[in-house]
This record gives sequence, structure tokens and C-alpha cells, in this order.
Amino acid sequence: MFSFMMITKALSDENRVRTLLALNGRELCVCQIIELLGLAPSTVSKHMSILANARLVESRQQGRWRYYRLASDGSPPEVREAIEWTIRTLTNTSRIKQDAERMNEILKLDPEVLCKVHSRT
Amino acid sequence: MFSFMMITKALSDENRVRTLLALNGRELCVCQIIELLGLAPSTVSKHMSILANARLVESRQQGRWRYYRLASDGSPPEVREAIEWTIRTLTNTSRIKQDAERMNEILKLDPEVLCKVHSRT
DNA sequence: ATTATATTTCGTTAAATGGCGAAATAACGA
DNA sequence: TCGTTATTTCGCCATTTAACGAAATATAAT
Repeated sequence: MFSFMMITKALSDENRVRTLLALNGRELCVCQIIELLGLAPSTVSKHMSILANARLVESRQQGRWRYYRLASDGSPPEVREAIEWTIRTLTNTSRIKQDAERMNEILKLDPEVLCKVHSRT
Repeated sequence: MFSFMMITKALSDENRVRTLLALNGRELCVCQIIELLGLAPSTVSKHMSILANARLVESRQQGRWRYYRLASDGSPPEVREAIEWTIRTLTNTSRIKQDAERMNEILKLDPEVLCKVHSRT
């Protein structure tokens, strides 16, 4: 029950759900997610830790960058099922298609540049 | 996206999830749900309207009682899938089994009696 | 070593949420 | 009709949550 509630609470925020969809089929670095959502780095970091605590995403650190990806096939069934349900339900919605287009643009940019932009407080 | 978020927000509260599980395979009257959760009638009513707005439950009124049931087969796929995922994931958890036992006791009582108890402010 | 930079942690604030009781509503029974 | 009763609506309070910026942490580059 506890881990189920962690999952539903993680899924109950629109920005986190958008992030999951953006991670469908690829890894993303935090600065790319920041760019997609248009939120402060600290806010995005918090969102990612909520997703990670629910086991919906995994991450690896490479140098100064941290890359997030969807939970692997070895994850608990309720996690896999939640991800599949979410993706199945939302992939064709306008908001998510919009995000996908935007993400295509973001992926063209050098992550280096992207990150620098965010540190201009 | 909007209706998906309605569903995940509805599922992000433990009392609402417990209610969904209690409704698995049967109708329940509001006073029986009140008894299961041990919350004030007004609180339970609010929870039920959140579940109903998410289309996770349907209801019918019979006299002074309102009966709630899980969404029917004709409901949108994301709703059906959310319900199935929830039930599949939680049916065998200790909390839900505990609720199931408690519900067996509640079902033995006359709903008339049950309701009267709640109105003693 | 020192500086630059990517991310996280912490503290604060505003808004959302879940809880309650009182009052309103709706339906039955005398 | 008039009271009784099941549920909902409303107003309020306490807690949680999402957002931010500043500061801390950790890694890379010079």
C-alpha cells in the first residue's frame, strides 16, 4: 500500500507526468527537463526525487550531469504497470505531443549551453 | 490529460483508494463507507464526489440512501485500467485484507442502524 | 588549488487539500 | 404537514505541497 501511494502521489502532479512521458524511450539530463518544464532547477530536482522515490525513474550520474530514465524492466510490476498505463493513456494527447515537439528542439541544443542559461539567476 | 490528472489525484489519497477496493464486486451505501473509514459524513461525501468526478465510481439513489459502485465496463479505458491496476496491486495487501474483514462485519449490520449512529453528533 | 558549473538541500511563501461541524437539501414516515 | 434522517454543501482550520532563491555539495576545467 505504501509504495502504491508513493506512485499515485508521484503521478498526481502534471509536471511530473509530463516528465515521465518525455522520458519515454530515452534518457534526459536534468537541464533538459528544466528547459522542457520551464521551472526553477531546484523545483525540477524535487520533482525528480519524488519520481525516483516512487521508483518510477532511475538515474545515473555522468560527470556534472545526472541522467534520468524510466524504471527498467526489472522494476516491481505495479511500477511497470503504472508507467505503461500513463504512456498508453497520454501519448496521443495534445499537451504531450506539444511537449514532444518542444523536446525535439531541445535535443538539438548542446546541453552545455542549456545548463549555462539556467544558472543566470 | 485533464481526465488523467483527475484520476491520479483521486487515487492519491489513501482513504479514497481503500474505498475503491471496498467497492470491488459490490455496491455500498455512504453510511457503510463512513463506518469503514471512520470519518465524518461530510468528509466521506467529499471523497466520493472526487471519485465520481474522476469517473472512477458511479452512483444511484434509492430513497434516502445513495449507493456507490465501481465504474461500469462502458467507462473510458483509462478509467477501467486505473481501477484494474489498483485492484490488482492492492487486493492482497494487509491493509486491504483488514478492510475486507471489517467490511464483512459491517455488512452484517442493518444500514438503518448504521446511519443513526453517525447522526449522533 | 581555484574557479566554474550542474544539481541538490534548505528555508520560506502561497495555494491546495483533507479534516470537521453547522447548516442546507432531499426523501421518507407518522 | 411536520418531524426524522441520509447526504451534501459551506465555512473554517491544520497540514501538505509546489514553487522560488540562496546556500551547500560535488565534479570538471583551468
